[in-house]
Amino acid sequence: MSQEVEQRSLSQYLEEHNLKHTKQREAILAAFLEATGHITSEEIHSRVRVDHPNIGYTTVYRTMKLLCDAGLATERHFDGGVTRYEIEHEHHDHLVCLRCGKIIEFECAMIEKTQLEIADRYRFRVLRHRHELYGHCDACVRELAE
Amino acid sequence: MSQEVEQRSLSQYLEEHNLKHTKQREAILAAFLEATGHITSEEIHSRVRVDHPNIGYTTVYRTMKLLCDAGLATERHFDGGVTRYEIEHEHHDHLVCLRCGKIIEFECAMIEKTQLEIADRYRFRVLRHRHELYGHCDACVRELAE
DNA sequence: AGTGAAATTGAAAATCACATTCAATTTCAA
DNA sequence: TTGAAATTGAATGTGATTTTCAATTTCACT
Ligand SMILES: [Mn+2]
Ligand SMILES: [Mn+2]
Ligand SMILES: [Zn+2]
Ligand SMILES: [Zn+2]
Repeated sequence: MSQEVEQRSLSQYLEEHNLKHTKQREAILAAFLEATGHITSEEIHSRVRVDHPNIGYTTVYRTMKLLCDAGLATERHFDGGVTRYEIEHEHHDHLVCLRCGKIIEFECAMIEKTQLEIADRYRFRVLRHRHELYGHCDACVRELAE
Repeated sequence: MSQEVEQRSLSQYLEEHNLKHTKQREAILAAFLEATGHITSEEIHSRVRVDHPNIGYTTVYRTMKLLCDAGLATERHFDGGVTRYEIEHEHHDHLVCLRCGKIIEFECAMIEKTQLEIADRYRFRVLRHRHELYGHCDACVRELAE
């Protein structure tokens, strides 16, 4: 596998913060990295349970928070009330399919710039933002057309 | 007061849907309209309680949902896990102050258009969207500078 | 006005995702 | 090897909202 960089990154974070290196943390990081983007705690839990049947939800929640602190994961809150995690990478926003759950990432310098100009008008200092488009993805649009 | 239009609008909705006109619904609509924008269920509840001490949370929740269905109110979900309601009006997005809670509305045809072009590239059909900028408002920026 | 079926209300209990508690277990520096 | 400190996971708590259900209210029709 190619998770060596991330595993080392976790180890480093643990050492620097006087935290301990455990089987659980290693397993949860592995399960998280194996999945591709935007996964829930529940999904991580069921994946990690395959090889480690005793790991509880609590540990998954705690570890994902730790991975976020360590800069390996990012929390996302799309409509629906469930936290999702993605591998931390460059800023971007999302298209979310309301039918199949597919999530597409996009980035647009024009929009990023324009929104800051708008904020400036109100002398508002933007710290973060969320821009999400909800609807139907290509595949779902076709299926809905029968 | 100038809530006649809305009261009549509610009455019409109730009649058309075989629902009943009650003191509670009238009082909750009044309390909601008296407040200016982006109010929580709890705030509505405490306001309506001044004149109607027996109205429960449950009825506020149910009635606000009804007002949304009737096209008089809109539900908003900003970061923080509490639903807020605003008087239904033209589409717009928000600047949310993380310090004092102030909420500023904005609209930008350029962004609206650009985001649809992005969706088009993915053949994604946008049904709705949310675009929220979180940070510090003018007043808070000044206070934070001591 | 009176009736009664259907809608509404509100207190209490349930839900749902996540956080906290705490006793038992594990890690790791010395 | 040892033990202090960190971690774990089951159980329990939390906070916003929803559901349940018996009692009350509305309103169309006498
Ligand atoms: Mn993403
Ligand atoms: Mn608004
Ligand atoms: Zn889809
Ligand atoms: Zn502010």
